[in-house]
Amino acid sequence: MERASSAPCDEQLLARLAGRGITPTPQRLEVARALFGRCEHLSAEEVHASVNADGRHVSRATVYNTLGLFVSRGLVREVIVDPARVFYDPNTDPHHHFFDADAGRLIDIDGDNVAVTGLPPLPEGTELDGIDVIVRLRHSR
Amino acid sequence: MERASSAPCDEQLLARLAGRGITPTPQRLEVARALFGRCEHLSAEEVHASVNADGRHVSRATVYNTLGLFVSRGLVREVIVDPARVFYDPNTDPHHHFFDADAGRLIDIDGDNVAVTGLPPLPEGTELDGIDVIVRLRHSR
DNA sequence: CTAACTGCAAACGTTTTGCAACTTT
DNA sequence: AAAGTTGCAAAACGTTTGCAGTTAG
Repeated sequence: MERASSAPCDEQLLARLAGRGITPTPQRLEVARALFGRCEHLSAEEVHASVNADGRHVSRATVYNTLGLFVSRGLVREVIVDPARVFYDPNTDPHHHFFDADAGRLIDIDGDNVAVTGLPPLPEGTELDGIDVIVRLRHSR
Repeated sequence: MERASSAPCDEQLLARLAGRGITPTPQRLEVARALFGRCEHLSAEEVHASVNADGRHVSRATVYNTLGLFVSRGLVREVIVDPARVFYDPNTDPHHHFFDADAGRLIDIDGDNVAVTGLPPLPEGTELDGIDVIVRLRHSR
């Protein structure tokens, strides 16, 4: 089953890596496929499992290295909502998240309409790295 | 606003625990002292270290159990900004945080003036548990 | 040749768990 | 005795690291 949006072809992924100056390797393509090939937020362990599910194999260390590389190059975004796992979000547009802790589920909130107002000035010697808004949910009875 | 804020006496702590239906034990008082006796965000390990610094001893398991108990009773708040550690915040008023990842430092932002607007409706079957705004900082230049 | 990349396994730090001992009633 | 609490040590979990081997330029 191939749909351009949910399963980008390798050329698109290659272009994406190239655009960030990332040397493409088979392993990195696998990781990129796992992240961009579905519309989900994946934890590092889930990426590792996903990459190794279809008969191929990429080591844990390489998955973690690759995810770190992708984050440092702005290809994906790290979302920290649960101490037990970091999620990697292929959506790098400004946006926020619903987090359903009961289900361990993270849902994007489009950033266009969301505004945070009334923030105080930043502490001395620091600059803004980003604003995460996490709307924590619980299941209603 | 009464001022014994930086070193509340045991009676205040006892009242605080009682108010949440928490049976006071010497260990729980120690943990409460560590959290409310200073104006800092502490990680579980820091609480453990703090409690064990002044000659007394509370086991790791008890510290973790106690922190979990305090969170579940709303006595302190869990702030998750770093996968490597959960911070415990004695300030349970609505507020947000600056997070300086380089320094591992968390700073409260008073919630009174901060507003988040433009959020979409919550997903079916869920209700709001809270909104965390995390302003991530990096050191300039 | 050199630099970059990968994989394995061991190490790491935080948190959780199993279980026996101790308190409190 | 029953319920609740504690401490120790071990385990579990996600993540990082050391290093040898491989690949690419």
